[in-house]
Amino acid sequence: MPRAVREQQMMDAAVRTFGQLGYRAASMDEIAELAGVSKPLVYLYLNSKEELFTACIRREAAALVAAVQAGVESGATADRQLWSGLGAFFEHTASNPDGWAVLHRQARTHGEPFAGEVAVMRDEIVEFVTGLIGAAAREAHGGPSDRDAELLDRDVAGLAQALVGAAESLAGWANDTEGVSAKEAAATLMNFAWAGLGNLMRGVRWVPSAR
Amino acid sequence: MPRAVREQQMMDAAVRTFGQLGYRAASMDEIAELAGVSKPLVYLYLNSKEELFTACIRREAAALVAAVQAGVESGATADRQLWSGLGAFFEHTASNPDGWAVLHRQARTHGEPFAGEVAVMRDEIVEFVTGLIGAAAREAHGGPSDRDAELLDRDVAGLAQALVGAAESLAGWANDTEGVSAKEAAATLMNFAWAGLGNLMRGVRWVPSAR
Amino acid sequence: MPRAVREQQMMDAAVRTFGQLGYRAASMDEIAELAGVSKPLVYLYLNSKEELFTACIRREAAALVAAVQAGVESGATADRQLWSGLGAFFEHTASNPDGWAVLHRQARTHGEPFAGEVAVMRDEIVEFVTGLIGAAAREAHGGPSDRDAELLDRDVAGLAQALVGAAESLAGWANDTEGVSAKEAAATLMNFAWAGLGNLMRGVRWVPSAR
Amino acid sequence: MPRAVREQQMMDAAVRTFGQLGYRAASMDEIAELAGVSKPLVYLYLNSKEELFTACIRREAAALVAAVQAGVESGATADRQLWSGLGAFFEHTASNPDGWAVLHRQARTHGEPFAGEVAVMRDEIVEFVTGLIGAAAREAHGGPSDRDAELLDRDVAGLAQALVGAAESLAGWANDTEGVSAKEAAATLMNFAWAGLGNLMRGVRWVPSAR
DNA sequence: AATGAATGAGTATTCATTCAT
DNA sequence: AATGAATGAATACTCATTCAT
Repeated sequence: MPRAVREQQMMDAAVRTFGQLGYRAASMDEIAELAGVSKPLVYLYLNSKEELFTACIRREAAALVAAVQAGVESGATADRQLWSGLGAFFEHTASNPDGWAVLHRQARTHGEPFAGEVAVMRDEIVEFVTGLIGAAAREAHGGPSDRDAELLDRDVAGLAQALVGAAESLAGWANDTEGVSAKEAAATLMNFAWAGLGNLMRGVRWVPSAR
Repeated sequence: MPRAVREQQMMDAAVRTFGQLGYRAASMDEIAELAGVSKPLVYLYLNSKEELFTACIRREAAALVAAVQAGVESGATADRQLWSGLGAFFEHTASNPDGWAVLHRQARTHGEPFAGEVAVMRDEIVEFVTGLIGAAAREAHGGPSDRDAELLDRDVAGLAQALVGAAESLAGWANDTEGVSAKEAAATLMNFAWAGLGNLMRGVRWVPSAR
Repeated sequence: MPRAVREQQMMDAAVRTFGQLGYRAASMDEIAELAGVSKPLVYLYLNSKEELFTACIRREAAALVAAVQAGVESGATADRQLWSGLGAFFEHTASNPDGWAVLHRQARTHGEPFAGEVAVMRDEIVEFVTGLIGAAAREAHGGPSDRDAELLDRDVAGLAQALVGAAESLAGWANDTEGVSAKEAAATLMNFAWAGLGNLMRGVRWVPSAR
Repeated sequence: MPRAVREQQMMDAAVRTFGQLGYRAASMDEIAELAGVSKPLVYLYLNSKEELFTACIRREAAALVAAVQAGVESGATADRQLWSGLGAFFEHTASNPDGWAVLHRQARTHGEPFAGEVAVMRDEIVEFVTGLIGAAAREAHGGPSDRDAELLDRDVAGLAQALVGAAESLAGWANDTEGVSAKEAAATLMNFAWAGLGNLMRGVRWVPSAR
């Protein structure tokens, strides 16, 4: 069997094992067995547990980015692009839960070689989302006339951050709650984001009322 | 040294170690050394690694809930209560990063005894937030005149879920990002929540436009 | 509580624990708890696990010897003495299984301090039984006319040895088999011994027939 | 070195260690060192201390049964079969004291996984002996004319049980006593068994005389 | 291209034992 | 007469990794 194929088999097994058990709890024995090969072969191809995990992170990160990018309706209005991107994100993570677990949970909970690896992709996505949000903002609500761009950027970054957290939370909730589909969850999120965005653009902010 | 004191020392050490290294990577040796006691004493008082971790989760969960409840300005308007609770949440997580890491990251990435432990606390908080949001909605925007209460309830539940998820995500972001204070994070989140809530009340929703 | 009483409580607990779990598997913690005292007190009174076990062996050995001696109908015919002694042995071991386990099983399966301790008692009993058997032999079958005394002594020793093994085996069998009382088992054994003894006395022996 | 060979080496070391020190006192470290391999290899091949012990019990039980069966002179008269089987038993236990210690002493003194394992083999042997004794009885002393068959059966069962127990006890005695050969032990036992059997057949029994 | 055989370095857990009071 | 607090030393078991083929 050609090397490339074997490598993918191994990484499939590794992603599944890492995703479900975590980096430390996953054992090379288990991964090799799940991949249907002997342990030395895993080492021959992927060198060490650390490199194997890193390779998994990279592959899953690339797959997630590709899925989101492929999902975005290019040429559509910015809000529609955001919507379709969010949908693609939900779909990919839902259909590839182990990969998502590796990226979102495992890689970030274990020391430095890995967290940085994910941060790269995260920055890529945040930048992409930030671009979309920025465009959507300008398109739907006009340019930031009375607000300086820097402040807006920080808010947009905060929004992106909040969006991911909210999305993950909603995904779990939608799964566990009768009668709430992933699509509805996405719509709720979109609503949330859109309204906040609108206010942001208009310079309307909530401020603590006097006591 | 009395048992109760020693136990707290041990749990301090454990929270720090678990929070930074994760459940599996943390070793009982390390925890005992950091606590300044011998390993057998840790076992004598806390029985096993699993129970120790569970005890940490419970202590940190209780501390977080207590901090948030203490932070809420009772008697104030609902939005102000939400705001003050959020602020307390961000402040507690910022000043207690290891405890927060145990709850948010480590407990949830490792198998079932632990994830459930956190879920209990999380549900408590979600319910609390749901109450606040519901009250805020009624208070600030009037009763649900043209929308049936059931639909509103579902939206409020979704919003609460999203809000908590977003807050969790922002807590990490605020900790890691230079120049973002807990207060600012709370304000950002409040803005989004409030705007989304307002739209919700008014029946304004974002819907995918025709292609 | 006076020392002597406490010591007996501790040894009761120890015999039970050692008898059921064995020397190594029994823990001082368990023994102390079962005795209802703190561990340091056990050490204060009985010094070490080894000494505690030795003390148990001695106490149980003395009790067994005393029970058998008390059971023997002094002044009766030798066969009747043997019979009553066997009965007392069966009764004592049956009603004190943990003590018997300590002597027969545990003490002999663990290294040298202990095996020797039991050997002392065993020799005492074997000698006692040997005396009885010898007397019975002479009484019932006449002196060893045509056989030299030394050879007889060896046979008697073998018989005593076999008797103990057979007795133990029969005790277990009688306990597990419906409708076989300990007394019947003892009678069977007595028969066995008596017949063999008779032949022995008469110089009748089984020899391998030519093929 | 092929696995099968290594496994036997390990079990040799284990039988020796378990036989001399007992299940609890024997350490896997010691066994591995005695076998000339590293500890992980022992675990790789034999999984756990418990399974290793069980494997030892089974191997030694099978070896003992095989030795006895091989020793029985098939086709000979029943008494001669019994004699030769007994001789083989004493020879095997004498030349393989650690294996015998594992079976007779260690396996039975430690909890339930092990005691049952030995009981199976023991029952097999008892049944075999019962068959022989029954045959011998009929052959040498004629059918049970004046005694009902059922009563005889119970007596034969008791005798077999006692015989095996006595043999077990004598095995230890012969090993420990200068100048007692396996053959002599077998002869002694045979004498008793034969005499007891003879009396049994003839309906002669020892009964406690009136006081 | 692939594996059976093997291990050094850990990890959680337990236990007999002591000290200060 | 009695105990709460504490530990050094061991023990079963695991895992990432390599070597010879």
